[in-house]
Amino acid sequence: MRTDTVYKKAFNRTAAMLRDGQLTGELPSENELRRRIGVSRTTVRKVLGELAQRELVAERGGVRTAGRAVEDSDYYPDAETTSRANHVEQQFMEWMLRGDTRPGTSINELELARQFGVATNGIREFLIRFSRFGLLEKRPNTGWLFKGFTEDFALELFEIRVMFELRSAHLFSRQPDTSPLWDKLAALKVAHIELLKRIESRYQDFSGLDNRFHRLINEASPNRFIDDFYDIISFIFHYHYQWNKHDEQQRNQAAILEHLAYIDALESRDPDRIELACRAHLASARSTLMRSLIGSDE
Amino acid sequence: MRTDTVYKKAFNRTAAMLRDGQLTGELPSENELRRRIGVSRTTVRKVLGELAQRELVAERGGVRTAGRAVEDSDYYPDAETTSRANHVEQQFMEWMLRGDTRPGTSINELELARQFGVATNGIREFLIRFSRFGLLEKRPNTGWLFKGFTEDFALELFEIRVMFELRSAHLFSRQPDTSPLWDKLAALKVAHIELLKRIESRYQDFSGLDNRFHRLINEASPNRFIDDFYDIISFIFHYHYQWNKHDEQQRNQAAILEHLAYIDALESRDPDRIELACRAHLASARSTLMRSLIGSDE
DNA sequence: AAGTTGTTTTTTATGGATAAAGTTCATGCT
DNA sequence: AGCATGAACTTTATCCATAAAAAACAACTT
Repeated sequence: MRTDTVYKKAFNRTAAMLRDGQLTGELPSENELRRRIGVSRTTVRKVLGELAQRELVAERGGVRTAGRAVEDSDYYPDAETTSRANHVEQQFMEWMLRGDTRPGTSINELELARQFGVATNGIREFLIRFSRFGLLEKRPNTGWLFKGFTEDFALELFEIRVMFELRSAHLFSRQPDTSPLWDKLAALKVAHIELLKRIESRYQDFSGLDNRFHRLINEASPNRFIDDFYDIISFIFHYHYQWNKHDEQQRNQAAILEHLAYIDALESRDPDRIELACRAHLASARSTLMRSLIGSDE
Repeated sequence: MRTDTVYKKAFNRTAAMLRDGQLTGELPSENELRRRIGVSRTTVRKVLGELAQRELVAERGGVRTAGRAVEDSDYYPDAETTSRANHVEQQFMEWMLRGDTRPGTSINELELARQFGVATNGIREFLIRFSRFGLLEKRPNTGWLFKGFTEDFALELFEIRVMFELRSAHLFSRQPDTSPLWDKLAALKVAHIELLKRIESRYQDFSGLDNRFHRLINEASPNRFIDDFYDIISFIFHYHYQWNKHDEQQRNQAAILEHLAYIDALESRDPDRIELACRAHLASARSTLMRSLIGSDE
């Protein structure tokens, strides 16, 4: 059966809005809520129905108002708000990055399905999607070959990344002065400086900033293949660092400084400076990844 | 039910071997056949069973020999030798490239499933696989957005292609003189010259040559992401030109000449010459594609 | 006419079943 | 021991069923 995670997540969001006082007095129309929550009206109605049932909203003569106060126990547990597909993704990444899965291992859909508690269909869909990341290969009628999260992988990944980033950075710097992206860049610079001040407590915010920064650079000259490639990078980094916290604060601090140098270089519009700063940053990102690869290899 | 296309294709191949006299006297062991046909022994046994049934091979005391002559009617029809997944691919590409599918159209799994006569699952798997080609986008719980085989697509595709090819060409040219790839390049050069001589009748052979040539250039400095990207190119071109035969001979002849210039440039190891020849060739490939895009757009 | 809510229809996400194909185990033969 | 064949077992490819979610339709209200 299809999971009702969409509904549960929508319910939780709506409950949170009630609690935070974002829904005061008469509730907005179903359509308005639909827009705010980003879900179909069908689901909104289901949410409203349940909220009324639990007296979290009161219905009188077709008018809905907030009801009793929302309690912690009203929320659905987080685990019930992620779709099966998401679960598979997380479990697979954990299996891959944490387990002692060696390069060359062959992957068995049925076994993973049993292990993750889902139907084989879901596993297969995930593997097909994941295969564009260059870590898997399908052998028809036979199964999947796990190629390994290896040093080679990291080298090849970064070779492309450098090419793409240099290209995008140069195109960025050649934008007209009137481009709104310059303002965005300035805003990001401020955000970096702010984060640097509070680095001790907030160093984990860096990852979001990193993403925004690199995507901004691509925005000046969009290319779907480059965007797709950056998806791979984000994905890999997201999971890899989720289980690799070693030296995180220090790493992030260094990266912020590199970003700032890179931003200054962009603002100077000097091609040589840009290339230098860009290469320096990526080289350091690469060696961080490589180090952790080797480290986790013992 | 799973199709038995693997068996039928194996049967046809074995029958062809019998007919061509590649299997003379006592037949090889099941394992040996397995190796030659590239299929499991289970399937080989099924093939042998059917061959015996039809008296195409004779079994006497555990020894198998060729039986009566193979006739045309013994083969399974071609249509029965492609898997469902392949069918879906072909039908989808036809639907996309031939039909009047406009950019921005949304794709409906169920409708395609009905139209192609397969289960929705097969459609979905295809779409997931295909989405890495940059022509589709999945919107969860909703469907797929067809972004269109547009001019933008071609431009973005070629921007990357140029970056990758220049990089690979330069690395190719910097290989040691002792690398076996130089010999392969020389062989390809000969093949080009040969083809040029018979261009009137054999111009359709160019596509295979083109593929071999560009893959050879990547071989000197393998990178899985570049290889994957080249898969996209091959795929797109394969289908696109399958339905776009306009001026084919002339186009191919021009491309052969460009390849020859490009090969000479590589052999000269002169970076500037290489860059020039490479760019010239890709520019012409791009404008061919663009022209046909606009042409098919009436 | 435009926006509401109620209802019906369609489509997606997910599990399950099964024949075909692949793999492993068992037995026998040089 | 090493290779053949036979048989049993496992996994993949494929279809089908169904609840959840989305979309379309309908009726009502201001």
